[in-house]
Amino acid sequence: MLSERRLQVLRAIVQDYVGTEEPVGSKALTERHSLGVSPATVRNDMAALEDEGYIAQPHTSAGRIPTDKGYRLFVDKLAGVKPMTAPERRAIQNFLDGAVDLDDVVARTVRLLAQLTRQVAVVQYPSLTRSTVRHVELLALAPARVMLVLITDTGRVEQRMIDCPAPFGETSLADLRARLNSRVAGRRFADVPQLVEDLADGFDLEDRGTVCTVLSTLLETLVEENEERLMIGGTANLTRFGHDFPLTIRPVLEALEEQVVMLKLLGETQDPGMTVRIGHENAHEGLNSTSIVSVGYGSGGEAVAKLGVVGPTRMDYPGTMGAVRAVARYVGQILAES
Amino acid sequence: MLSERRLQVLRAIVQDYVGTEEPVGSKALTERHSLGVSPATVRNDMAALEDEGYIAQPHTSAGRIPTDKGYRLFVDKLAGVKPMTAPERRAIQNFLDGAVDLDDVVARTVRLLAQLTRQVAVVQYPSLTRSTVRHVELLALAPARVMLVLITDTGRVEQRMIDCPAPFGETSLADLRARLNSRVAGRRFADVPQLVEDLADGFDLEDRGTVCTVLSTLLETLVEENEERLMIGGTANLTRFGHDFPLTIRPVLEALEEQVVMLKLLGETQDPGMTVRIGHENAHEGLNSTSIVSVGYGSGGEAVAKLGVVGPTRMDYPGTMGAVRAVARYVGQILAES
DNA sequence: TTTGGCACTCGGCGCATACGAGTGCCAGTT
DNA sequence: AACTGGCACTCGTATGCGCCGAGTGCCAAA
Repeated sequence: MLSERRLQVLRAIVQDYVGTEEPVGSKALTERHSLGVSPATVRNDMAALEDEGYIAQPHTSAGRIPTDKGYRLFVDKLAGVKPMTAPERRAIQNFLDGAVDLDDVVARTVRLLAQLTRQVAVVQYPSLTRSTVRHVELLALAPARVMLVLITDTGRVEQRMIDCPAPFGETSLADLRARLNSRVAGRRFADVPQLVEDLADGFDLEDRGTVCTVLSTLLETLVEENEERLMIGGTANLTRFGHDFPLTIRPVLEALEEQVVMLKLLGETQDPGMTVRIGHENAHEGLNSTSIVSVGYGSGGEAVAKLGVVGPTRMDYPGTMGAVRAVARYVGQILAES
Repeated sequence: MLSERRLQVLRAIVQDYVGTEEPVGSKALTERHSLGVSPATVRNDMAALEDEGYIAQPHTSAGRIPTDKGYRLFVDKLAGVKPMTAPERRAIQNFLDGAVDLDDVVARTVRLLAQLTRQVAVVQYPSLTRSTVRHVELLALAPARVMLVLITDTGRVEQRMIDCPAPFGETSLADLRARLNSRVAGRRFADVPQLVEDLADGFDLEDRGTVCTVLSTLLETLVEENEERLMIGGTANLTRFGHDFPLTIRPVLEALEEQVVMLKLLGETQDPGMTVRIGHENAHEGLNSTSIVSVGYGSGGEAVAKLGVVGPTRMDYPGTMGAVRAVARYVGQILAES
């Protein structure tokens, strides 16, 4: 177990390194933080911290920088979440309040997060399967062509074009629409498959083919992997990373463009609370020198999706966590209102 | 006027520079291209080309690189559009054919373009105002809350939530829906404002407020600046730019994130044909060292939106133009089918 | 356990030098 | 008049060297 002072030394190292982006030495530490001990003592502590794997030196005879393990300890034990100031909160609310629809909410959230944290922002659309059905609409666009529109209580709207196996009358369509809605409206999307299982039974033989097609399209739309969407922004902030660019930035951009990768990372933990994944804790190789701070958000008590930021492991964790948490709260409020 | 050989020299310089990314000298030129003259002669030609502003030297005693003006001449006079090979065409078609809805079409197009050209791809969603109304749907989600859904013949779906000034009965809603569709279905969105101008007149006084709200929301949705959307991908390709990175890449990423900027650039020319904007021809400062190749696409003869790529001025213009044109054609086909 | 002292390491910076690709010009050739 | 070979010159890049200083580890004393 590390002594109290050694933890303080680690905290000081993290703070300084995050601030200056340069390896921090024993002398500089004692000057900037009043630890009450001499550089020599700090050196001993640093040696111990290095033995334990919390810090490392990039080259012999350079200062120390925190390792992933060091950041982990810092986040878990040494740092809290820095709350937003009142003006910041007001700014967040004002900015989000102007949104006209869900796309707009998500787009604004991304911009906001990117600006607040000066990092790359990632916002997942409310998951269909974790939302509630507000309405299911069927529109006849042609005799044998129907559009299926799903509307969630979070304002998300998904549509699919369906080619029917046989022409489908307007009255049959109205019938199907009514029955469908009476079964699923107000229920959770996750339950829809069971709820509509035997729905086709009540229809004439000639319509049954079309009804089945509609239902299977509906179910396809709800398949977990297809229905997740996300928006990313603030990639220009990647250019603030280090000076060793191309090698660092390239894989990050590639990972960000692979929505599948990002969705998997966000979905790795069901815990709707704040999650911080540091460096190599991220399964994806390209993100080994980045940290991801994410949190669930939702209209009620329940999280319908996640949002977060991707930044260098050397980031201001308390500040970033504060911003992410605050934004998630306000987005939740906005969704509840709509 | 430049002699034929000097044009050939310019062409050779552009080709070599695009290939090697390094300033090209007189000796290397004569070796790689059989111009039939000695380096000394080429030097004279180069001096002339430099006087005319088509090429420049980054430093004294280095080779020449084309200027924006040089690329312009190359694109206009010296190079054609390189057609895609048959397998490439097949690959494009296969890849696009799998799309399930418009979002998917756009997303796939972006990926495809980025991959084909190894540059940043930009695809604009079909413009509402340049599309035709397929259907307008109104849904009562609550007594005084209506959702407006617009569906275009290109498969685009836009929705808006509307808070009504007064409760609005289901029959009134059906009435409004029917009248609205009978007026606008099959017509161009651009004409909708005139078509619905006096629609509120036929309604009871108590409903008229809501009808007006709905109509004004409808018109708002069609306002040019709000309705344009676009998708961007392949930003990881920016890392292949030069070695002078951070300074180059940063403003480009920033510009790309500002959808307004990109939309303005794409919209600058109404010409649905292929447009190439080279370096400083781009109004936006951050894109002064990039070229934008764009072209209109659409389901019929008419362009409903644009797509293109953003890359370094030092790009393979014939190949890029070929890819952009081919993709635009296939996207048009896909849209026409849906 | 802490502290001051001390020898040692090593990356970064500035400077001088060498190299070579490329140029411009000129005189001679076709 | 156009082209060519030769030649002196430029200048950016690469290389090697030495210095400086921040930082370390270790040790003996408090």
